[in-house]
Amino acid sequence: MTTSAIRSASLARRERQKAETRQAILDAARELFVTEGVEATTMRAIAAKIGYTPTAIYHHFLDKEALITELCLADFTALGQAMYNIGRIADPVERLRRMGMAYTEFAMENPSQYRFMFMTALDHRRIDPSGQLMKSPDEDAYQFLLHTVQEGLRRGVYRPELTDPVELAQMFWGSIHGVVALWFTHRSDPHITLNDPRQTVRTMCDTLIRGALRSPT
Amino acid sequence: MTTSAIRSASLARRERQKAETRQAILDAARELFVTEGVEATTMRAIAAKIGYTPTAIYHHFLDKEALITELCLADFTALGQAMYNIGRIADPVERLRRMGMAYTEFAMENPSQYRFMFMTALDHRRIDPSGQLMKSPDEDAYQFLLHTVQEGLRRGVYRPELTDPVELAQMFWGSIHGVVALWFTHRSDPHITLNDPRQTVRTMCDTLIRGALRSPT
DNA sequence: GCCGTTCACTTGACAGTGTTAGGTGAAATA
DNA sequence: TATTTCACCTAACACTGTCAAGTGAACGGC
Repeated sequence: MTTSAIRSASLARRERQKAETRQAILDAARELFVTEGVEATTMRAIAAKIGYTPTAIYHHFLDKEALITELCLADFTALGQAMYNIGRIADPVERLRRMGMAYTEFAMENPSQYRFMFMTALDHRRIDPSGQLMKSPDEDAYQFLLHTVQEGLRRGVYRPELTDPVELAQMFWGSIHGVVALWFTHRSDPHITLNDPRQTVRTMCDTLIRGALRSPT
Repeated sequence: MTTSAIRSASLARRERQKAETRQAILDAARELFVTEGVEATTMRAIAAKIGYTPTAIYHHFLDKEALITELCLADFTALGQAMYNIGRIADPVERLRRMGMAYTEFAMENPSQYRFMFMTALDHRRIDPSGQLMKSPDEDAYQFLLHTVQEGLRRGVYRPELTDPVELAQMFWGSIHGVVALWFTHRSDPHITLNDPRQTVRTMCDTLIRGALRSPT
């Protein structure tokens, strides 16, 4: 082994170890965020879980919000992938329906992730300071939704009053998000009875699409 | 003046004074919650605003959450009243549409109130430990929505597939809530363009109702 | 093989939070 | 006048996120 080879090898090992503890922090944080809630988990708890001192975390992440943000970003791309995997369906309306159900499924399967993805106001400049990330449809679920709606518009399947793709996407996403979010915040409210979101979202998508189509089937 | 009359008079004054500082606390808290956000306003800040010590607040409220809860309850009845004032409209479908717009207007006019009414998971047992409050439709917006939906069902205006009033109410409320909530959390997200919720909710209500009616107009 | 450097990590602290036990003093009662 | 009440304060507690100043093992150059 040449000296330069040794140097690069040891450097690489050091970086690998650093990356490992960084990942350990992320894993510990994720589990605690999910089980205890984001607000309730402290930096000290995360550190204790992996046998480090709280300050060690600050060598890998700027602060607590940066830690949250990093996990959040990973979830965004995961959701984006789940959406994109539906892309094979040719009919843009049927695809929309399937996207709605997949989105709901994701939310119900990962409630605490969903909470801090869509139910807390994050500083979006910190998630993506450059404004360059998440531009391709295979990662950005919103862009994919927009494309699907636009495809329907181009084919003229929607009623003539509905011409704005942003409005249509906002309606569709918003309505599903609302049923899911209401479930999360009010499921334990004794005054309010709510059905399983999967069922309600299905009916709502059907109703909304029927109301949006030029010629309802 | 008899001694008992004097006693009751002074007692009354003392209670009135106590009620006044209690209200002062509520007013200060409300303003700070609205301007600074609930999380960001401290007990010390509330106390300082009215010239008291933080601990004084604890003689009037159990803790910070009780303070939040009390303000929240007042807003719930305010929203309930706003909903109930629409009650004159005979057609249950048109009434539903108007309720949706009034609800959206309330949310946009009182964003921070709306936030902690519907976008944070409150401990509902603390809001109403007895489970007796907010049962009359003139105060409980949800009950009023349910009644309106049921009236439509009774008249047979909805499609035969739609038979569950809870599901129908959940669809309607959830969809509006979603558009509003998404606006609040993602309005400053550079990746996502959203229209004004008032406009989108109007279109969405029309679309949803059209899709739900047996014979669309 | 020694020596200086690097750097992942720790120690110990700071300012701030919600909250509480114990005290103070003015008003109300007797 | 003496006693009690009670709205409010003083001083502290345990906890949070965060940081300046170290420590010590692994590294690179000689």
